[in-house]
Amino acid sequence: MPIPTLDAFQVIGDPSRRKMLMLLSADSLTINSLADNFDMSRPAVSKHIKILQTAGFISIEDIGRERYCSLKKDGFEELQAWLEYFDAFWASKLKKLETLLNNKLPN
Amino acid sequence: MPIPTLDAFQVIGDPSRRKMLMLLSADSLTINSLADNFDMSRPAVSKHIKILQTAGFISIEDIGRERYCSLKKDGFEELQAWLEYFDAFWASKLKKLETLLNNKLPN
DNA sequence: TATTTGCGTAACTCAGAAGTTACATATACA
DNA sequence: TGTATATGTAACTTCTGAGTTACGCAAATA
Repeated sequence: MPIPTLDAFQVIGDPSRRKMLMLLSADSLTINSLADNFDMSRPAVSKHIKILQTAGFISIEDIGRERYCSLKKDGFEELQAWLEYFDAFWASKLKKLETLLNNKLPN
Repeated sequence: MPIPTLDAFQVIGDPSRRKMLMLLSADSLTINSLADNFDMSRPAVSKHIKILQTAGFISIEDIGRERYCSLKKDGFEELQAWLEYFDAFWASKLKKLETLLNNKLPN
């Protein structure tokens, strides 16, 4: 069976999960304190957190019966790499335009 | 009713749509020539294209009965802005670590 | 003009994802 | 030890969205 790795893009496609990441950018939070910021039930938040963890967006440290979530770089890097590919596209497009202009106006 | 603007993150959450963007990074393509690269039906591709266009990832130029798709920056910029926010997070985290280390080892 | 080609849309099916409630478990506290 | 707290999980419901087929229309072509 394939390792159940998650699609980073699909994972951040969910607005609730993005909001969770935003909240965690301000502070490390437990599942419950995270859930306070949402309308959904705590188990729903718990599931989202598991997804975010599996996809490498957060790490979790167990302290007693609490679980502290904090941001983790891995997940973000995958997105970054993808965007950088297209950055290169725009850059090369700009370069082609330059060349074109230079050839059209060789004065 | 709310303006049917699309969530850029949700839009690129779909692997097929990301593949379309990749294909368009190599060349401008018509709907049909795009569809050749996929297992799904042409109407399915057509829908994806409409979504990508609405979200600002591509622009479409009608030439006769054909529609040429090419990449458009707008959609990407929204993603970039989001990632940059978290870039700042990592940067500030690094800075805090530096400060911490400097205080702990003030020799 | 008749036919083919390139495409959009409507109506439908279906799977998956996100939510729920109910329950189980482990830790902290009285 | 008994209770409250923090959490995970299973089972279920519901809804969205991605796919399909069938159809219509405009442009190209014979």
